[in-house]
Amino acid sequence: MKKPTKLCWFRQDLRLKDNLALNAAASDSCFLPIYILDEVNPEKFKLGRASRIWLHYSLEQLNKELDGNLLLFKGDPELILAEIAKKLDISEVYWNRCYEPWRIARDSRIKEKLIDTGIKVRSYNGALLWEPWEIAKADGTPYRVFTPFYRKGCLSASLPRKPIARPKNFNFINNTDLTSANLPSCNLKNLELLPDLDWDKKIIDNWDIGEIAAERRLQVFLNDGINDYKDGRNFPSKTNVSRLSAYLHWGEISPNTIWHAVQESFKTDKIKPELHDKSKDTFLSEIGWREFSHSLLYHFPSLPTKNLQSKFDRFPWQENRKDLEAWQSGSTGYPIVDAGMRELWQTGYMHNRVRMIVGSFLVKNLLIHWHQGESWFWDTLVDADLANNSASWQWIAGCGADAAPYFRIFNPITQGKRFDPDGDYTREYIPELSALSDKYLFAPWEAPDNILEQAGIELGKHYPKPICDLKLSRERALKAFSQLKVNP
DNA sequence: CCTGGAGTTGTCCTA
DNA sequence: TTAGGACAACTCCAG
Repeated sequence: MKKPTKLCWFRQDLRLKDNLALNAAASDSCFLPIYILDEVNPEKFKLGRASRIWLHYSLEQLNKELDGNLLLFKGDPELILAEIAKKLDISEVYWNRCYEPWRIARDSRIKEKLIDTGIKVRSYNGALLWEPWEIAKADGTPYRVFTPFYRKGCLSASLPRKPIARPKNFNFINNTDLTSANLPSCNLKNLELLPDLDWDKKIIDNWDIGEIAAERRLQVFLNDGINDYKDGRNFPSKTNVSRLSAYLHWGEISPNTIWHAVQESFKTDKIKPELHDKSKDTFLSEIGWREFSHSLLYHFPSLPTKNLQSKFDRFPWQENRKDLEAWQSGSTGYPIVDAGMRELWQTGYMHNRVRMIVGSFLVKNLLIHWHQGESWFWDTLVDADLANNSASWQWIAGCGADAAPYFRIFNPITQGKRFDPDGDYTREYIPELSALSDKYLFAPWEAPDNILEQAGIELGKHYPKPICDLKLSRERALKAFSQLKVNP
C-alpha cells in the first residue's frame, strides 16, 4: 500500500520557518509542496507588475530551499487541486489563510469541495498576529478607530503566538510517482511573471528577495534602524525604517517572528531605555496598523472600491489624465513629490513619509480620486497589499476609518524642508536638481534666474514647472471638502 | 441611553 | 522668532 501524501499549498507564506501549514504537512509520511498562480479568480485585483517580479524571485528562492521540489501550476486552484488529489491519492491538504475577500470566497469553496471527496483540509493563521474576527468591541462589532483597536483590542488580547522552527527534514514524494502522475505543472519561466521591459532589473538590484534575505533585513533593522525609529522613521534618507513590508506581504517572514524578535532585542539592550521603549512601541504599533487594515478589509470587504464614509460619494473628484501622468512619472514640478514617485518606479518601494506626501498631493492638490493612486501603487509597489493599500489611500483621502481630517493637507515644500533637510533623498532621485542649493531645492521656481543658471537648470526644460499652484489648489480642496459637511 | 473625551503622521495666521 | 490656537464637525468608544 502506498503511503498517504500530504499537500502543502503555499500562497502568501513563502517561508519554511514559522509556517504552521508546512509543519503540519511535512510532519511525517509523503509531502508535496505546491504553488498555484491563480489568474482566474481575482477579478479587479490581479497581481500588479511589481508584485509579479517579487513573486518570481520568491518562488525561485523557495524552490531552492525545498531542494527543487516545489511544484508550480497556473490556473484555477479548484480544478488543479482536484486533479492533483485524484492522481496522487492526496489524503490531507494544508494552507495558511489569506484575507482578501475573493480569496476567502475561493478558499471556502475549495475547502468544501475537497472535504466532499474525503480529504482532510486544515487552514492556519500564518499572516496575522490576531484573527480579524477575534478583535471586536464589547458589543461584538469591529473597531473603526485605530487606538482602541490596538490598545484595547490587540494588546489586551492573548499574546501573539511564538514562532515555531522549520521542519527538520522533508520526505518528498518520490519522482517515479510524480512522473507517472503526469501533473499539469510548469516551470517558473512559464508562469510569465517577469515584464517585457527591463524594469525588473532595476527592481531586483535594490532587493534581496526571499526568506533568508528577510531574516537578514530584520537583523539589520534590529541592529541599526530601530533604536532611533520613533524620530528617524520620518526621514527618507535615514535608514530607520524596517523595509520589511514586501517580505511581510508575501509571508517570507511572519509578523510573529518580527514581533518576538523585537521584544527579545529590547530585553538585552540597556542603552537609553526610555528612548528605546518609545521606538519599540512605535514600531510595534506599525505592525498593529497592518492588523488594523486587515481587520477593516475583513469586516468591510468593499474597502478597496467603496468609500468607507459614504458621504464622500458626492466628493467632486477631477478627471485629469495629464495631471495623473505627471504624478505617476514624477514630473509634477514639486521635487519631494517627484522624488517619491521616481523612487517608487525605480525601486518598487517608497518611504512611508513620502507616501503620505505624494498621496496628499494627488488627492488634495490635484483632486484626483484615490482609486487612481491606489491602482498605481498596486501596480508598482513590491509590497502591494490589498488591505494596507486600500486602507491607507482611504485614510489619506479622508474617507477611511479614523482618517486624516480634511484640513490636513501636506505642503510639499514644507515637508521637503522638514524631512529631507539636507536634500539627500531628493537629490538622489532628482539628479537634475542636484546642483541647486538647499534653500531652493524644494521650490526651484522661486530661485532667481542666476541661481538656476549656475545650477544648470532651465525650468520647463531640465525639470518641469509646477503643475498646480499650491495656495489655490489648497483652497480648492478645502472648499470641496466643506461641501461634505452634514450641517453646513 | 447618556455623556465626555478623544481621534498617526499638518498648515497657517496671529500675537 | 516662536508658540499657540484655529481649522469643523463628526463619530467612535468606554464608562
